[in-house]
Amino acid sequence: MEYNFKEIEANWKKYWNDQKVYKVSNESDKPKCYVLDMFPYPSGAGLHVGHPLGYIASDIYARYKRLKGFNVLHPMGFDAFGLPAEQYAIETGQHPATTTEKNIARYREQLDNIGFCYDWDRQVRTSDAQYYKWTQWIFLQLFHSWYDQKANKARPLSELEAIFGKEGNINVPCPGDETLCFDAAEWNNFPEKTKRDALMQYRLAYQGYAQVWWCEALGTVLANDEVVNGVSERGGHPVERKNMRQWFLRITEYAERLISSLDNLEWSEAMKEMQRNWIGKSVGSSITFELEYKNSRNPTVEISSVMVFTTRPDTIFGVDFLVLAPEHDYVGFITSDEHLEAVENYRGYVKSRSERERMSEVKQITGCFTGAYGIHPITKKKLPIWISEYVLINYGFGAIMAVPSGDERDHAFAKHFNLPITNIFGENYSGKEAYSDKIGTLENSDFLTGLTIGEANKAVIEKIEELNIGVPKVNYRLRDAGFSRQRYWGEPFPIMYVDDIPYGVDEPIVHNDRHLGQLPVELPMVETYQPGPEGQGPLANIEDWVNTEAGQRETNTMPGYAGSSWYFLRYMDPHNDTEFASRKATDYWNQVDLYIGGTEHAVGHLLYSRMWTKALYDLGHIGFDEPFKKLLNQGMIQGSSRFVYLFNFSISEERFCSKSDSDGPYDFSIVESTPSIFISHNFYKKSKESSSSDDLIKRMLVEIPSLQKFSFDDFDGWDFIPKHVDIKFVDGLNLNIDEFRKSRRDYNNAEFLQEAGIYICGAEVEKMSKSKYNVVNPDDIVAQYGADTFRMYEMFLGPIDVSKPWDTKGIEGVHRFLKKLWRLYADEQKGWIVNDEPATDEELRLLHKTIKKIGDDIERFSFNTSVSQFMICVNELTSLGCHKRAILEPLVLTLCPFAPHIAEELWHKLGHEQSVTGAAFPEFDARYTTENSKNYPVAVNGKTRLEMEFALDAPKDLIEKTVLADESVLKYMEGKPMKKFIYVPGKMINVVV
RNA sequence: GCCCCGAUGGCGGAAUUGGUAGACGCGCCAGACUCAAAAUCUGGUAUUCGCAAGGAUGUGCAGGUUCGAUUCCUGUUCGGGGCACCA
Repeated sequence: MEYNFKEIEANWKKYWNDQKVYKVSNESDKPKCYVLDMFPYPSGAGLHVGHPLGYIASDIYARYKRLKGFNVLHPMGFDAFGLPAEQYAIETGQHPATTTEKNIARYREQLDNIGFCYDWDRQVRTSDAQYYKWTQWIFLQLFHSWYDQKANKARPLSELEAIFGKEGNINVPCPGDETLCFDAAEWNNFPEKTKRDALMQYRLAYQGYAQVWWCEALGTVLANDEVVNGVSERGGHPVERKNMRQWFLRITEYAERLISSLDNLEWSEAMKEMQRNWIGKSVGSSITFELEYKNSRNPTVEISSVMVFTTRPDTIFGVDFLVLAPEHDYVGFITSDEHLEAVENYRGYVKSRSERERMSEVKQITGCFTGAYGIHPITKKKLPIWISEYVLINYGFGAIMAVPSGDERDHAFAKHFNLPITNIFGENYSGKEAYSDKIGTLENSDFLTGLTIGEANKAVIEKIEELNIGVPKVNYRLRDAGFSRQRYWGEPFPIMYVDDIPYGVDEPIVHNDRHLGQLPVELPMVETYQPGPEGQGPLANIEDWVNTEAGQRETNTMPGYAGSSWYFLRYMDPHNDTEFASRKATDYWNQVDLYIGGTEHAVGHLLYSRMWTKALYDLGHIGFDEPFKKLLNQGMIQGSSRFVYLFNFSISEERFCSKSDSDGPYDFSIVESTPSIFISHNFYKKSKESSSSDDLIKRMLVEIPSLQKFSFDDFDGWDFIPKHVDIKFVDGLNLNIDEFRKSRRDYNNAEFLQEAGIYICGAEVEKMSKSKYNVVNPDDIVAQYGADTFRMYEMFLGPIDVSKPWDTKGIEGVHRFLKKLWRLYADEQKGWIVNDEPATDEELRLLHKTIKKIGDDIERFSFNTSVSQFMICVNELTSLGCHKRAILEPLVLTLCPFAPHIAEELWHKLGHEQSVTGAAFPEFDARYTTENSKNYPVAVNGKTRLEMEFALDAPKDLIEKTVLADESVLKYMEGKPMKKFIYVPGKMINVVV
């Protein structure tokens, strides 16, 4: 009776499937546990062994929790909308729905192969109309909402309209346009269009304008990373900035909540830190500077002051000039006549520069004086106003007060343009570089002189408020999220334009006797995926779809993160066609207890789904405002690449041409027909190490038959080129020369300089990718060793959250372990050998220690050490010759989360009718996990010298007496008197002399 | 430049609270079985001195705290990740 994993795994997979063992109910008395994987985008390449790492970890956790008596939701689905499918469609003409379907089928097959306990009945796909119906619905909730800063939550827009009707927007500052101001009477008299425009400035999903990269030659809009060095990545065509109407999510309204509620999440510090950095909170204050300017333009417009944001209000007396962003609205008004031309030129220059250029040329200092002045609010000093690209229009107010003695960039700017520098830091400021540390006292600073920077900050903020020239202000780096894509393969917006006003299709508007529509707004079929006119998406080409009786449809589609921002909610109630999920279901399953995925989603997906969750919570649709309570990041599994070293040479011109040579000149065809020659890794290493080994290599190369036509003296030069070799031709480091020769025509006759009859390849750890020929497909591993071995080996590689290289060789060890485990239950000749003899104390100790450790390890996600413990346990049971049911039955249950197939097989062989997946995880008995004596390490002066056995409850003085009486201890004490006797119960003993 | 994380044998890694560093596995070496190979099994395997017993050194590097440091502190080097004119 051998361990036939193929048969075992096929049988139980079918059984689990037929019996619907993994079906999860929303009705249960058990406590719930929600274990989620980041769902994959089904790419054409399929899964490699790196992908399932997190899935295996979550599967183990889910299975363990189920055995521990929880009702566990552990679903899987597909993030099925996205650019690669569309790109593929453009290239091949196949509809993305078709290729996506195909890819999903392949993913499903690969996932099933590994034996996950997903409830596939709950599968979601973001591209299903029944799914994106609710993505659209949530979008409309955001569209119909605004953020009440006083209540600190989202509220329905209808409530805002009621406020406007009563008191205008006096008490509700407009997040989209701070200058927007109207009273109740004005509001009530506004025409529909004006009202809708005003409301748009408040909506959580709103329309605005944004610059996109427009490529005339490709006729399309490009993403930032598709533009390289100012030209399109594909084709190298010129690109330009184009202002387009786009949808946005007002995520900035949630900045404070997104940053503060991070504290309560069990995420890695690194991940939280990334989100904090992204949100970029900085605390400071706004300060207003009166303006003094003169010019002959715009006599009707009166601008009297400009507002700046600073995190260092304490440096107010060090201000030497003001700088506005070149795009700042005021620039056109305040610039004096004589500086107008220079300013316009400078603004033109800035406009021409791409963001990439501005970023890569940070050190270059540019700017232009406007001829206008700001008045220092306290000293009343006149401060010149400059414009410069180092001030960003999107941050703060797009204007700063420059303190060259305290800020590096201001300092560099002042030096470059020869502006005076006021020193407010005394000796701390060297004159050479700015003093930006926040320790020390201020000087030359009026009423702040002598105060520390901390004290000054408080004092100056009070003063600023008293003088009414500024208020404390918090700024965030976070910007509103662009939510439009000019693409086909995404969710259509549930938006209809009537007289160019966008309405949600759920609004009770009737136009031409027709309602605007209903959800879902289905993605129409298209013939071609080419972009529409004017940078619009492909949908703009379908005229009958866009132009309806009721109005014009929006032709943008939603970005990839739309569907993934809420999918964890849909799993809770996936077939509901009246709600995105019932309140009962979301209340029951609540937050995701464990979420596993890669770090690459740190700021995209994870930030957006947090915002959506908070919005849905605010609007009363769900009962929690954070989606993922605990987050675990899986590390990457890197590929282990193999290299061969190709001999490369060139023949000198003379040899080709010389006719006088006795052998005659080389015929070019001889060179051409010379087969590829590869040298083994150690020769390559030697050739790299020193040129003195060249002779040695030469001597060996001349042995190669096809090189005997040449003389080394004829070579202009020669070297070796490392080339990736497909790992399927390599066993460990040994190249399978026959297979390698067959792989490519020009290698058919290749010759090899081998070491002791073997060609050794070079090795390097790199990212796993097709182009590096180092991809390992889980299907191959499962076919060779079985899913259980594969699952345990992935876990055995190391901690789940760190990156580590894949090494197919190592899997043998885990496979051997499972075979060894099997032999505890069944013998090749004798068959089933489990007996009912009572277990010994030693065996019970081992079992209970194992049960305890496995449980503890799973709870702290240390799966690699669990696998070690199983190995230790099986090794010891084997040497004890233990085949006892009392030990082996609980062991099966313990193993079940890791290796479910073999566990199920053994469980049934042990006589059970029901699936092991529904059994109970064994409880460990503390009687067997606590020892009553300990083999203490005994150290002299901290150096461990020997071991002595004592009972755990032995009194200290007895131990001291025994230790000091020991001959070898005395020897190590070298006759010196004892200074101190250290005894840590259960740990160690140390004698200090 | 700033922020975060890491560094332990030939390799992946273990040491959970400051208490016997190197568990477990791979690889390698030797042996058993075999005509042979594979598979399997047994033993060895941090470095170094030594025939051995035994000794010395050792967790990137330099210090510190402590009876005792892979673990805590300071500095530093290297590697990985994130952000980057953010006022």
